[in-house]
Amino acid sequence: MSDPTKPKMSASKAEILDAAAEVFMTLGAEAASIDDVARHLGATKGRIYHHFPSKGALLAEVCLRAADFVLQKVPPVVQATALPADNLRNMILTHIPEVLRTLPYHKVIIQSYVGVQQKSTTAHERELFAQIQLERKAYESLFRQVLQAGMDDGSFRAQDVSVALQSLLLLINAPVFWYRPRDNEPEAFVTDLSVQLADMAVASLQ
Amino acid sequence: MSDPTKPKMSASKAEILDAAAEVFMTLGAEAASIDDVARHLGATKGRIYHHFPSKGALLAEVCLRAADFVLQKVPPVVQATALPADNLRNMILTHIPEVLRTLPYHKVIIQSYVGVQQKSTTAHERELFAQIQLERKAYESLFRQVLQAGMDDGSFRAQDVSVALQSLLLLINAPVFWYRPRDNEPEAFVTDLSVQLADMAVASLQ
DNA sequence: TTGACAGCATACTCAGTAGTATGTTTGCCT
DNA sequence: AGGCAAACATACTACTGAGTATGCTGTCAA
Repeated sequence: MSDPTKPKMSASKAEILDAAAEVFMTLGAEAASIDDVARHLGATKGRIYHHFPSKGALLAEVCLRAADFVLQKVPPVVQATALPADNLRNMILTHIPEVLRTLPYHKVIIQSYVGVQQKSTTAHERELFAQIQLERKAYESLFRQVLQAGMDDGSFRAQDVSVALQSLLLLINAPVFWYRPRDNEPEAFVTDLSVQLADMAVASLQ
Repeated sequence: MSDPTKPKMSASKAEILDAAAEVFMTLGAEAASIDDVARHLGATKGRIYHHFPSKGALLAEVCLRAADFVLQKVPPVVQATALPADNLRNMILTHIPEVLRTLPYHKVIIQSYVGVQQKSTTAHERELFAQIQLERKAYESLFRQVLQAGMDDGSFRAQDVSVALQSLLLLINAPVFWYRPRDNEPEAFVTDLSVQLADMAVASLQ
């Protein structure tokens, strides 16, 4: 999918992205300042601007990484010979734990989901956001194909595919909105949660 | 529910709230400035600060109005004698058109849903946000009761109520994320959409 | 040893923004 | 008429925050 987009990111850059994701999640991407991120790193602005040309680019790379996380895990579990409902279940059972494992990143990308359009973007930032759009479309079409296959063979009820797709995608991302890791959390909590949501999702389509 | 909170808002104040909702929706609540809102009104800051003590209070009142819209329409359609599934269907069929009718307001309140916590809030702002929290809880418990009733009489499958509730609420608000009013939109589009989502929601619980 | 460059920190600039202080107009009551 | 608020506009202030210019330090190759 993206061979040239994996130029083995440096550890320092990854550390910055982790901090940015957490700070952007907590304060909001627009409200948070570069100094906030630097302070959370125990560093200063200089470190961040050495690796990223602008705040918009930093935000974009956080979102890009969020998309990459699920794109590396979910597509492999799809099997051409399997039943659509089974494929969908496996996709969801993979998607949700991976999303909750990298929660800050997805809380940030969901903020942009609301439709907030950047103000003054450079050409480089627009390029990054275009790539995010591409990866998001690729991920959506993965679910769209399974949905369509299920409607074709009658295992899913016939309905507007786009509406069903958007609703499904939001349903499986619902935990991003309310989930908060607890220290005394049962071992199998995330697994149980994933199963419950997979059940709901499949049932909503039948 | 809130008799003292309806001191018949002036038309000018409502106009400011409408403009603020649109600008906050487009640019993001934090990134948008008071001057942006004023410019969209064809006015200046003075007008806004005459009606609202601060930007945070303006944002809070936008969110409060968003909650009020659905709280005035949905609760009346609930009937104690009706079947839970029928009650839920009617609630969704009322919720979605009302939300899409007042879309900018709900796009703003969803931004705060992502968990963005305000930085420095005055006592007055905290009071407003507390009231929003109350109305949101009241609205949620409306759905929770219907959910619980359905599980009690066996018409809904037994499962974790909180998870099901949060998922349901996000499902019926899904159009807020992607809906965009079209000029050549079919007459019954919103109605059809509401029916489809109501079907999905009820099916996901059975 | 010495350059030379990556990887930061420090110390600025400057545009934008929340908030205030103070005019100015318009209706309205008497 | 006249006065008196409400409902704004104008013109500030003070400050935050993105971006830059430059300085410092280790490392590594020649």
